[in-house]
Amino acid sequence: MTEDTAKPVRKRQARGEKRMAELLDAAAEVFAEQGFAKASTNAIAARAGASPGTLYQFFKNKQELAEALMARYVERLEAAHGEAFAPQDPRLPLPHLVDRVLDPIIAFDRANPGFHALLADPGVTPELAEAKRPAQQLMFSSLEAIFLQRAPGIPPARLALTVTMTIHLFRGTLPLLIAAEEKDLPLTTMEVKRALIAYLAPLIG
Amino acid sequence: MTEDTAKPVRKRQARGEKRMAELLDAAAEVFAEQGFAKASTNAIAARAGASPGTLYQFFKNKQELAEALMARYVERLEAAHGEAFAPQDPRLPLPHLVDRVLDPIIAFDRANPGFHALLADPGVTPELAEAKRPAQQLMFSSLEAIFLQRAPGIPPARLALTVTMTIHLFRGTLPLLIAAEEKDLPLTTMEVKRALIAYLAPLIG
DNA sequence: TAAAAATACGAGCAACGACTCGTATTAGCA
DNA sequence: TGCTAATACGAGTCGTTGCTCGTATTTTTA
Repeated sequence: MTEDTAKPVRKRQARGEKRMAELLDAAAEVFAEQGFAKASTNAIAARAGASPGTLYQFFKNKQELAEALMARYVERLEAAHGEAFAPQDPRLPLPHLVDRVLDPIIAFDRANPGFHALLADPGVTPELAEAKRPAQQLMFSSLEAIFLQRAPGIPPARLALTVTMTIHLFRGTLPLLIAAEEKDLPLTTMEVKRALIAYLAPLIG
Repeated sequence: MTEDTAKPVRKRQARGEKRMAELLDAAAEVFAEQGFAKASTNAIAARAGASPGTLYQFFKNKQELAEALMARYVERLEAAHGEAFAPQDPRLPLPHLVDRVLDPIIAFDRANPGFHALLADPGVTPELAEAKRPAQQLMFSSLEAIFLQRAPGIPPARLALTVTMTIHLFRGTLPLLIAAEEKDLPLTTMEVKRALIAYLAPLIG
């Protein structure tokens, strides 16, 4: 009854790690440009300077490639937000709080257009939807903690609704933030913050 | 120098109009379920109870099918909003204005999930992007007119930014509004309106 | 009623894309 | 230095899909 099919335990070499990173970079680019469905794995491999066979040496299929990419984004997101989402002084004025949380997120999304492309892509299989969950979970619970800290008496349902709405409001403006020229960014950013502050002020102002 | 390649001038029969409508209905369903890229024209034809050949009798290719669907949505949108976007009494309280404009839009988007699916689809060719323009233009100019009426002295750049931001904020919440159960809809709707009112009050309150 | 035009069918083609597999090269390790 | 495993290649397979075309049926028109 021993499980022989357990795990082949491949030892990855440094070369392999590097190739994987190159393939993920290429995938991020092509997904951002064409969307998940239209992006071809052959094109991704070519963009990474690799052959199709090499791609499939590291990723079982196209889904897993996207999942791995998403997982890498989540890691980076956690690193980038670690401080921003850390416990704040509850008396920090709302505008300052919004600055502190939003600025790193905006910077991240502008630096990683593939992230939003993958997150927003609707033509996505259940498996990839699953892969997106950690990213969404991360944002949700981080916001939840901050809101709860500033409005301890808030009913759970109201809290959840507020968090969800905040995330969706922000996500709606993301295409603007991503597409903005560098020179227009401050104005656009300010306007997004204004909207969120106006919405949140009654609850956690 | 006569243009012989002008137009074949096919006379469409009532039967043909009906078939086109059926094909567009089917396309709306399949696009909504699978997204533009993954939806196969054969599947759309089959869903409409027609053969591939019949589909291509009425639509030159997949793009044109999507464009025709989008055009039909724009017509319906204009019909549905005609009154909502018509000139309002400038002294109408902002919450009432928001009710009047948003309620038909929300109803429309819930009744036509294919519309948002197509509008939000990122894996879309330039031609389809072109087809989306009238819909976006319609919303933009309608909102612009209303805002201008209520805040006549507003600078053009500020007006444009406000309109764009309003549209994107709302669009971000659309997935929530579309996915909401009937019983949750009033609460979600109220929250969306609260957000927009809070954002707009300083300018056109 | 007969010719013409519009509608309908569906087998099948050509292109493309995800993925495989036999083989060659490189790196770790005894 | 030899052995094993990891990495690399890319031509090729197989399924899918957008679309065509020869043909058959229904409707309009003269």
